[in-house]
Amino acid sequence: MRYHKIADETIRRLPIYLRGLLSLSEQNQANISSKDMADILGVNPWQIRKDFSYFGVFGTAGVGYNIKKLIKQIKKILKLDVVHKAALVGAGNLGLAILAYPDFGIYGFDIAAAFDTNPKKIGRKVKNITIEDVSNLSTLKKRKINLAIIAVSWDKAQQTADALVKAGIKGILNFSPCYIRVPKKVKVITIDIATDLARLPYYMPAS
Amino acid sequence: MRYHKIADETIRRLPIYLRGLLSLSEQNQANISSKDMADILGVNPWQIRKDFSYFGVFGTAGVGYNIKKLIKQIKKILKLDVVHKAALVGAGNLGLAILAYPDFGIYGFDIAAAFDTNPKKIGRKVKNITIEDVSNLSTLKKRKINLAIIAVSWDKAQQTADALVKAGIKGILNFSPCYIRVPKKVKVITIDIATDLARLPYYMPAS
DNA sequence: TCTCAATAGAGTTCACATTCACAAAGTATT
DNA sequence: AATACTTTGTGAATGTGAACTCTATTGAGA
Repeated sequence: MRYHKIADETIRRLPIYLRGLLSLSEQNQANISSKDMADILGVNPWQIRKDFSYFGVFGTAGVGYNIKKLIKQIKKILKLDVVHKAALVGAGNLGLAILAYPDFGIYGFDIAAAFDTNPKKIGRKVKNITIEDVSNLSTLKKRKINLAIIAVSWDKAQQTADALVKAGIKGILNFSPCYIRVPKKVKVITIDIATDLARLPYYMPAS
Repeated sequence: MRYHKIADETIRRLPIYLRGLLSLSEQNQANISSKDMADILGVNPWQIRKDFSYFGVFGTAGVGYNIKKLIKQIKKILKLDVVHKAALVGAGNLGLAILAYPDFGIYGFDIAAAFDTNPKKIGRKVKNITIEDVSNLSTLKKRKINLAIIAVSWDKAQQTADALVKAGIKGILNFSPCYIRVPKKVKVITIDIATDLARLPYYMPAS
């Protein structure tokens, strides 16, 4: 019996809506209709309305939705109304690219620490972050960091995750191409770039 | 009335299965049961069997599935039984990380060209690939490249896609955080790292 | 004030996906 | 050969999400 639970697929779409809304807000637009928003984001208007109806946002017929109000509402649901500090583990090619990625900020994320095992990298400073030895992971709890990004090679992913869980991390974004075992209370989202690419040929017309 | 079409969700899982199977194959294992495979990949055994049943792979009761046969079958369905040449557009942080990413090869992808607009980067050689000016995109058709990875900033993503479509590209893996308009015959898969991270706090227990 | 166009929100139906349960088919053991 | 065990394949039940329709509400303009 679920009471106020929002569908997972809706939750998956909310950050996309949020990104579009933030962009419109910067352009000082006040309202938007589900139809216009659908055009911008490439989805269906009724999908948007249905998603919003889950959490009782009321738009105005004939006008649309108030953008500022909507942003506030979505942020609250996604728990993005507070700043989340995140730790990056693995400062290789991918790790450094993530560190330089500009878009985490708009959702209220702050990558506050970075770790690696390579002595040559430890101590280096990238974007105001000093790369630390992974043995320092245990300090995360004290530093109020409860979110981590794993960008290490697949053979070290599980042990990294174990260390993170021990350090009190509650959510992991995993870029390693493997399944990671964690306690139920910890949420893992895995992004496997290669598997997404591997789906493409199936959908491509025969050349 | 669909005859042999495989469910999209199944297609999404096939590359994951394939990765696990390739790994097992390297260890010279001959057979595997759906249960053991489920343990490794973190999914349900009946899900695996159901997925396989769609394309009529027959395992052996009491033994499991023949790994080599299964690999061949999955590769064929995903059209990964031939090498696909891919082009990378955008040699920034993310682009270079993708270029260095080792796992595309196992699925039979070959990143055969890289492009950028920055004169300082053009001509540089990375991993045997010489970075070219984007004006060269039009040569892709001649070079038999029909697959591209977009890793440019969001404000140049649409124009990049337009150029790629004009150059005969049939499939695009898009890392830019925006919706891209393309003709129906072209397939786009978008990976938006930040939106995935943005889902995490919702699922994390209150600290 | 009345009418009309635009648009939200709720309800319905349909399509797809997951889960489950079990018979059938194979292997191993005694 | 008989029995116990393992594992597949699949039909049915259940759950979930998408697509579409319809009605009510609002704003604007005659």
